Amino acid sequence: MSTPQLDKTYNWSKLEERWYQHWLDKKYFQGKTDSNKESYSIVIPPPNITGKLTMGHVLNNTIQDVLIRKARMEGKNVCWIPGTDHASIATESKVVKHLKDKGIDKDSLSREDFLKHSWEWKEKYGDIIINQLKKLGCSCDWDRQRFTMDENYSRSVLKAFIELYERGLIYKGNRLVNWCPLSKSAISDEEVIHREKKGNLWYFSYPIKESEDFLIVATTRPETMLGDTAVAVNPKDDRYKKFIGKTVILPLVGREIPVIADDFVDPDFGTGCVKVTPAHDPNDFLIGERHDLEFINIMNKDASMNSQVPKKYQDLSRESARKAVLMDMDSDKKLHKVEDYIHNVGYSERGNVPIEFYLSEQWYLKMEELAKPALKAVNSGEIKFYPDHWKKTFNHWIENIRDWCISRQLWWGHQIPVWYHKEDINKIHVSIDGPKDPENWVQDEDVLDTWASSWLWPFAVHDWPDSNKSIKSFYPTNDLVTGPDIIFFWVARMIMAGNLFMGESPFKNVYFTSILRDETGKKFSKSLGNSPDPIELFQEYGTDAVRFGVMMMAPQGLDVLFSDSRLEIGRNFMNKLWNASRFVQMNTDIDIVSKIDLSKVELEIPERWILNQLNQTAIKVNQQFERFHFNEAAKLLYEFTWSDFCDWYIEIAKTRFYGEDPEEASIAAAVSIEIIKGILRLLHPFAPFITEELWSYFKEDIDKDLIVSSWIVGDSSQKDQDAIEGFTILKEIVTSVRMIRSGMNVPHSKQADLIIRNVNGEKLKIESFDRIIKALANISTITIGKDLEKPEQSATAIVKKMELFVPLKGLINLEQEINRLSKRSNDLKTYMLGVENKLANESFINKAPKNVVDNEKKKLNEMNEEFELIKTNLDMLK
RNA sequence: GGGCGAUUAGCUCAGUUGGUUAGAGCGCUACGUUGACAUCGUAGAGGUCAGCGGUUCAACUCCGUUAUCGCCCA
Repeated sequence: MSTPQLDKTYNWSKLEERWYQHWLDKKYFQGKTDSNKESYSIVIPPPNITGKLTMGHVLNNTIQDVLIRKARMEGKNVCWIPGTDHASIATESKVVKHLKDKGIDKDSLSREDFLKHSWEWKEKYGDIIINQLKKLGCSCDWDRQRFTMDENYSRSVLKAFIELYERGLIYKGNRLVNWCPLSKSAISDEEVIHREKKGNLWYFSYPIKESEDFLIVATTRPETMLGDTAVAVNPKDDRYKKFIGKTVILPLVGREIPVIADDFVDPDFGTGCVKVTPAHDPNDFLIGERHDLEFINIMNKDASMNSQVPKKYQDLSRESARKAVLMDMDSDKKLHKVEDYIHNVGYSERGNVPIEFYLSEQWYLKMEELAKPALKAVNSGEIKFYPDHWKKTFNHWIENIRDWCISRQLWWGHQIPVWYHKEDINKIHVSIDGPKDPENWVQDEDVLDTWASSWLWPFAVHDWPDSNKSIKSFYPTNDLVTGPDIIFFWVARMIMAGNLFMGESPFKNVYFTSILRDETGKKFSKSLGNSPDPIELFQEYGTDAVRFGVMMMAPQGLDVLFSDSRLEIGRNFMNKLWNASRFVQMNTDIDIVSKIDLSKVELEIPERWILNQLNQTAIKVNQQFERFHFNEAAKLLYEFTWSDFCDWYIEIAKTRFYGEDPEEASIAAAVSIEIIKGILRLLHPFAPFITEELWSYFKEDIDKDLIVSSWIVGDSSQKDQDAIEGFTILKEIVTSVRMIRSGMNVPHSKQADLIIRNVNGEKLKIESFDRIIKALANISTITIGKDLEKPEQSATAIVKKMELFVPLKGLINLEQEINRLSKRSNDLKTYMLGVENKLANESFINKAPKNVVDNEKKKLNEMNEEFELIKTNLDMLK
């Protein structure tokens, strides 16, 4: 044990960096590939290189670090693999903006030059979040840090593409995609966010050719009328039957388009007559295919109007085009009416602008076959979700799975490894390294969706498809900790990739974290600016306090309303732990205490009790870890440390430290140290820095650093019932006297006497508590006996058949005493009535388990005894 | 429209397979600097566990339903 005294207050800023560096120097974070110990591994959900640490990251990564540190202390061969994600769209738009600020236009750059700038940007900013994770204390194996565009990782991504292509699972299709006009790229269904928006329903009249008749169509997107190629009605709709097969002259454009009949049309929506724009609406696209309509794409990549529309609308943005179309329709008297209308508009998640449905040629991955093993893995219990209910969401998505559009019209990312022959357009080449005669080929311009690389993360971090020790040691991983918002994007797809490429699911347990919101319930987001900066919070409260506070307030499966003030719980707790340790250290003579072997000493009840509580706490903490209830585990440690240890045991230890018996004092110090070391062990995963620091003061020379010392599992065969019962009596006596003192306004400075009547078999026990009761309840003399008289003017309390009297000459308030005893007596009467009714019920006696019935009887007995004693005392007062 | 989740003290929330006299932190009230901690201590007030119905000997806990709020999917 080190000799220096602990500082008076806990000063985290000095310790955190020092210990982190120490752990790094000792290489404690490294996973070993030549170990014969059981492996435990986690892969980090790789944050975007554009990212900065948010409270969400703090929650997520603290949980992972807790799991990892616990597993390390359990003696497992631990590996937490960190890394970052190239985040195609997010990064590319950041770089584009960055260049624009410098006066460089992306379009003026070649692909190579743009990528050069992007890599520079990545080198400069890409590791910000990684360094922040180190501040948080994450014990990742940093030597294994990966980036999804590392050379080896990229080979894995391309290899996967080629394998899928060769298995016939990848195809190229000309379809409507979700198009982000801002990034000018396709995006997947999952990247579209639907928002309810107030809009309008405009009614247009379309004239029938060579007739005075017209049809009224309703639309929410007037500008798309420029691309209409039909008008459709329901074949059963009598109102319109006569128009089927006629021709309509499309206003403003003059195109002649047919009136067709299709079951899809809902006669009750709008006028029951709809315009059909096959190149810009998914439903219309299907109608177009069924009726062999013309597909006219009227937009450029940025959603402005292209040359397919009349000249006056060309190059207008979709918003301007809408205004122009409406104005012209109105002046043509073809704008029939306008209604308010609330509808769902799809927004691009990254670009935050309304998406377009856009006809283009994209690469797709067939999902149906891939989905089956994933569905099985989750529903057979091979993979468990925490909380379990996410399984339903998962199942629903996977049972309705659609093919995945994996190409993106971007430069930053993995360029699709497909080459087209310059001469023969039907010849294509697919390989990692490209054709041997590159001059005759052109590579596909597009890159892969980011998720098409990160879905390989659990094995691509080990340079798959290389077979190496690393992959054998750490695949599959054990647990995955991530947010439920990426259950489809990432979790489901990783399960598919794992089963497909590795023949084995990538993890066993998936823990879905809470979503953090601010005090008003709003989700933390960059755009709202309501997310606090964790680094500032670390400085203000201490990193351990933030970690502990966050873990304490994050229940399983629920959203969390976060506020800084809630971190005070963590800060105060760390301070409490620090000071309790400091106090014990102050009262420890290490030369004497270190010679004590607690297993060979006969301990008294308080010592036995606190040791028993530690064991029970350890058992319960482990149980909560089993269930992934981190908040419960944290709460158990908080309560044990604060209530059991500080409020009770340390107060008792003071009577030992300041008593006459030096051996007793040494034993109390030895027990206190034993308890503190237990707390430090169990708390280390939550609060690594302060626990390692305190450990360094209390550890013996043979002890290792806390981070690699042994975890406490608890021994469920050990339960010191006698100590629990004895201590309960002590606690109740002390509490009862305090209650009397407080109720009667006895000044703190004034000591009282205590008379205990009818002690029965507890006499010896209570005598052994003599000094403790005196100290904790501020009592000067205690008299114990069977036939003692109740002193004049004394207050009464009942503890287990025993009558406690506190003489209060001059201080007793008779009325208050009567009120106090009456209240208790009334409460007891109510409780007893409930129990009596239960016991009078024959079916309860017959059907309830025996121990439940016995327990009720026992309860009634005890309450009855207390009730009688209170009644006697009450009668004497009246 | 379909699905999921929530509703427990003034506030924020805990509450393992149904059996407790329903808990914590903050806030509030009273007292307190008693040889670590005021980032503290002692005591106290405060709840028909959203409503209704059902299952059961027994429901905060299980089932149904209604209401309110939130999320996901279409």
